[in-house]
Amino acid sequence: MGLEATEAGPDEKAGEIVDGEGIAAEQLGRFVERIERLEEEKSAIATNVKEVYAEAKSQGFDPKIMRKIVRLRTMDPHEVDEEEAMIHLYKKALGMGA
Amino acid sequence: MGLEATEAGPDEKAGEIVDGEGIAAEQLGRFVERIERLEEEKSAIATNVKEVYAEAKSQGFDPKIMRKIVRLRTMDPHEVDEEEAMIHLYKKALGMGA
Amino acid sequence: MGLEATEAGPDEKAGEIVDGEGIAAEQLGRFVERIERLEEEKSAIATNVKEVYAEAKSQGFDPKIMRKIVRLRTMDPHEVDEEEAMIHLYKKALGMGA
Amino acid sequence: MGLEATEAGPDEKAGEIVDGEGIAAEQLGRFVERIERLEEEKSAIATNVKEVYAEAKSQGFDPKIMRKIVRLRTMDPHEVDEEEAMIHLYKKALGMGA
DNA sequence: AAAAGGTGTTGCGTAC
DNA sequence: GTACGCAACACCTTTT
Repeated sequence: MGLEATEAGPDEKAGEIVDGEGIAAEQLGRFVERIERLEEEKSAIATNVKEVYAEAKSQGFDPKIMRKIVRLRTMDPHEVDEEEAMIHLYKKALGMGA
Repeated sequence: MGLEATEAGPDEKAGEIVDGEGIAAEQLGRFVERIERLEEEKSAIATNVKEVYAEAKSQGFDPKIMRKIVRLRTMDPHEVDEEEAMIHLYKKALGMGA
Repeated sequence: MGLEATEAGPDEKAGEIVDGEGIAAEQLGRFVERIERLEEEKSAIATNVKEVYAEAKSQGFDPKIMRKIVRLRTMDPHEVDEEEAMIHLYKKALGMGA
Repeated sequence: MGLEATEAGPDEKAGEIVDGEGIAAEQLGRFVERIERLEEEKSAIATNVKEVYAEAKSQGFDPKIMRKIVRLRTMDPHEVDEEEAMIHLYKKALGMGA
């Protein structure tokens, strides 16, 4: 189904919802509404996250560090260790952190 | 409050949670947990959004266009019109879209 | 100067470059051309960067680690140390990396 | 080739570039230097782009619109037209822009 | 394996 | 001078 680009049919001049595509239009509308509802929720939560960081900052914590911590905690500890080991190895090869 | 970099105090060798900073540590833990909870919710919703787009696509709709539509609908119509007018003006000045 | 939204003047029907705004149009064109030229160069260089990473990867190096290395090298070493210290501090407060 | 995680060999205490990996280390160094050189160029050009936008703005042009214009010009005009047609179609189906 | 779209982060310009 | 908001950048996942 879906919408296909067509030359405007005779129904258009009636100003009604495009006839033959009526079903598709309704379907599309439902999809868009579902998406918008979800996006609103997502946006609200994103706002909440920001507020928590702001509150933490006002208490003297560093949001930037906190973000790194949160990211670290979502990762597999083993992965983190391996990555750190690799970084140290590369740094040594480049004569960094002598 | 918050955490400040300090020279290791006498408590550290006990391996305990840093003493005088105990309160701050608890505070930090609560902030991080709140954030993680919110991020989980956000992630779940993002997954839902993707699913709706996927379902719409399976019905023949173009997700890329749908995303633009959703974006347009979130904007103030008046703003959109003004911006479009400006774009047309600039395009004309550049001889585009002749 | 610049372009202002105006009701279409009488010059428009001649299909010529908008009259009274001719100077602004030329100016705009020069700005846009300068930008496009620069963007092309930038894009070309970005491609080169990707190619170097790809070549390194084909030699057995890990591009992800390399990117972190490059970023580290651009930073002030002192800043890097401070940040790491803070991360360790926060991790300890949260009982991470036990 | 590349670097593999290894226990530090006896060469390390000589303070020299890790022995058996010497070739890989040199290779890595060359890759990193090439990347850094390219990144510097890219950064310089990005600065130039910003300057042009700033200059244009000081002449009364709207940088935001200019950015959209530049983006439009990089796209295939045919693609742009098709996309616009689709958007109009979807908008009509949703009763937008009546 | 390559490409594209989405997401998160960082840096810049602006307004207060 | 500081804090906010926006826009470019880089990363990553997913798709073709």
